[in-house]
Amino acid sequence: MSTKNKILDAAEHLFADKGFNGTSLREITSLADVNLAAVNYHFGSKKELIKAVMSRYMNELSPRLEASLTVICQQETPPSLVEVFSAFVEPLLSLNVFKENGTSNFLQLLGRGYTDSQGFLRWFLTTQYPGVIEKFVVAVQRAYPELSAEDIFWRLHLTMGTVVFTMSSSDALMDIAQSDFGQQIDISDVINKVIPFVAAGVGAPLVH
Amino acid sequence: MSTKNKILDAAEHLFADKGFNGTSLREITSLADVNLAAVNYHFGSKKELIKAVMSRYMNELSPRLEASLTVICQQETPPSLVEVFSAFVEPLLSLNVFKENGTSNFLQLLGRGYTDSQGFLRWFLTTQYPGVIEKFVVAVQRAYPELSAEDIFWRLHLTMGTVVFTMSSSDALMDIAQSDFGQQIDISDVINKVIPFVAAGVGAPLVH
DNA sequence: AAACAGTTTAAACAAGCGTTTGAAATAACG
DNA sequence: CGTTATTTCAAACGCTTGTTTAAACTGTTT
Repeated sequence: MSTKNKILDAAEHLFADKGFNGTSLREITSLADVNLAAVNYHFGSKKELIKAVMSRYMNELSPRLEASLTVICQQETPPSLVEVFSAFVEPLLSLNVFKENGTSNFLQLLGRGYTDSQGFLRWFLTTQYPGVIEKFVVAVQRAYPELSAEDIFWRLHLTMGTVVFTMSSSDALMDIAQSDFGQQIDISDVINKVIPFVAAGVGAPLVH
Repeated sequence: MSTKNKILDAAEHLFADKGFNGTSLREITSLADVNLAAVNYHFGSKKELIKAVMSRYMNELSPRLEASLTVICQQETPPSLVEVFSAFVEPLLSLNVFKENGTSNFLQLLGRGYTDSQGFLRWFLTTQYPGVIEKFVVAVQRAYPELSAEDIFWRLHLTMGTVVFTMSSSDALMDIAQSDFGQQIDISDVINKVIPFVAAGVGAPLVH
């Protein structure tokens, strides 16, 4: 395997586990078994490495996500909110084929990116992959037309918060669930617990 | 004002803004206008300072929260989930009297604690303030008896995620809402947007 | 074989971190 | 007043961080 990919794999694993700020280049290059200077040689800087790790997943995910949401939007009858959110499941789980633990890693990275370096990921997603967000908003609008643009804005951010936060601590949660309730949980179980929650949250009655 | 309190105030502000790992003691003591060594003299270490910042709020909040939840639990008729979550509002907003921007700062700190140093805040809350969590679980159980212990576990963590994540980026969200929708939003508005969302999420129908 | 671009390497760099030190300044008390 | 404690201060400590350097090595091209 190429040095570049060894670095990407090691960085992905460590970033997901300990956050961007919490992971040093020395840890990454040590795990990847390459020289310390390799990161700056191949990627230029740590920040560029972070972007590269995220891009590798987003380039895989975003066309699948757009396609899945397009199907939802083109249905004759408006979708339910559960259907809208369920449109994410198959593309997300496909990351497990693309790479071992891909789904879990990507979602954890998403959470790290949101909280670690303030605003960076929001910028990254909205500027680099606007199509996904656009299509998602349209789908939600079809499912719940009474929601104003402002309400959608807030509830989508609440959804983002729920998903991203849960996923960034999903390993710990799965461990607790395992020891307290003796149930073997995997990432797709977690997804299936999140969907009814956020669907109900977005679909909550409006108060005036 | 005492050196100790100057440090606590500065640390609180910076921690909320940039996280625990992202804030250096030099930034704190510089903003507080005290000597660098003062932190280690008065608190022993950075970790102890973090605990002190959190404790100052928790000691103010937790008795009010327990009292408010006790009222909810002792009602004749079981509460609705919205009522349960609304029990948090008054105690949380009371932090604004106790300290300027207290509510917002505390909730942001909560978010930081959850994501910054993995598991630390969970330990902090469950060991130092178990009463609040216990009473909260009982209240939810009364409101939605069909929920199993496992379901409650998951949905409370989803709730925690929603709240904590939203609050840790609430400043950015309020800015966007302001510029995109021209509405002046404050922290209590945010709270009132979160409550219906999480109440509906926790109350989502069970799938088998 | 010689020259070349691409890559890897060990070593050093400057800057920042949390923490410690020992002396100076201040406060408290007999 | 003089003598303890307590608190402040500048300076340094040892360590880690991201990044850079220049030499060594690799494989390909002339």
